[in-house]
Amino acid sequence: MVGSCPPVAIIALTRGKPMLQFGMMLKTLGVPMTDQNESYILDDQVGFLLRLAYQRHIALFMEQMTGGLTPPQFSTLYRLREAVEPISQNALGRLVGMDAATTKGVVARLLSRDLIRVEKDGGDRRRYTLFITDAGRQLLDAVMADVKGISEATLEPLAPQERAQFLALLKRLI
Amino acid sequence: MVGSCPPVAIIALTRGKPMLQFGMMLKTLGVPMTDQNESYILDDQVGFLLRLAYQRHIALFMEQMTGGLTPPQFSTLYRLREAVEPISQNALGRLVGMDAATTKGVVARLLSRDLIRVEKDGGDRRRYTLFITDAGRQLLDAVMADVKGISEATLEPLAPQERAQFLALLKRLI
DNA sequence: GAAATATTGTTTGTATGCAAATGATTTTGC
DNA sequence: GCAAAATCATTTGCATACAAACAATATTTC
Repeated sequence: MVGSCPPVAIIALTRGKPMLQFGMMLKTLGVPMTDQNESYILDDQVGFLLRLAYQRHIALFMEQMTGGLTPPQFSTLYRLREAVEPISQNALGRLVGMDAATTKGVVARLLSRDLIRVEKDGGDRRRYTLFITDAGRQLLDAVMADVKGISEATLEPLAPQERAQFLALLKRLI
Repeated sequence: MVGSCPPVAIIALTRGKPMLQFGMMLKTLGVPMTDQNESYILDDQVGFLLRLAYQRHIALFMEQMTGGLTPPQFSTLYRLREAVEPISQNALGRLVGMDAATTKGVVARLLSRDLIRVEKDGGDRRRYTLFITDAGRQLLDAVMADVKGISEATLEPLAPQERAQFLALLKRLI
């Protein structure tokens, strides 16, 4: 099942803004007012919408991903295969937009499934260099169709031209 | 400090796609190929971008929010004040796009700060009806300027017209 | 070359977020 | 009216995610 809390239909449900009438009244009466309760509609705020959109994407991802990978796990594995030169754990995490603490957990789970492996760096004794395994490559190959479908499904409500437009704008917000 | 992992500058860093050349070679040679490794650029995928954009928003939120509220906590408190009729914990959570388990924690933290209070529902003995307290209303009033600035800051890279465009598209992805 | 600084990886604590299971209660279907 | 289904709230387990602190090692600065 997708989820127990469909945000879409419910969001527009309780849009009543009881404070607004009060605000108008104050304004009409010439009473000093902060004006801060007006013109703030939660359903129109970027952060609120980004959270819901990302949640929907994750739901689609977990539905359609057959390889048992989460979005960060897939991104990490994919980035590791892309890497031309040996890469450390922290550096890989940064390429995926994760901090060191988060990366630690993601890498541990990929390691436990033997999708990646570690080697001690000879030059820098702090570093563990990461490598993707054959099993990791095979899993990636196997799920590429899934992840393409997931991107498709996430953008499905938009027309092709709108998708490109949306992605272009979204990139600039990062 | 904003965060220890600036995704922006780093993302475009390791774009090398070693597999592509191999794919091209196979194609040229007429070897059957799955074509699944081609044309997938992680930095162009909605889910990847949504995650990073939401992370950036959260960083801005925690920087500029003076009231010690997280995004879900603010949304929950704001929605509770909006509510015209008495509302149960689960119902409030759904209005904010949170499942019951998540809502439990958020509500607990708002309760511990006395920003909301509970009453046992007389009619339905399973329900706890939630109410915002005076302290909760005061805090909301106090942070409205913050959250408006946060929305502004999140959309700052876009021109005014682009912001409206982006929000319209984003809404359709929920 | 020694001191200051930075980086790598780890750990702990806190906060979402979902799945799945549970018990209590209410509503629905017949 | 009664069994089945749904709902409310809770709990447990797992997976991001960030802040802050830490030890070990490298690099920079002078």
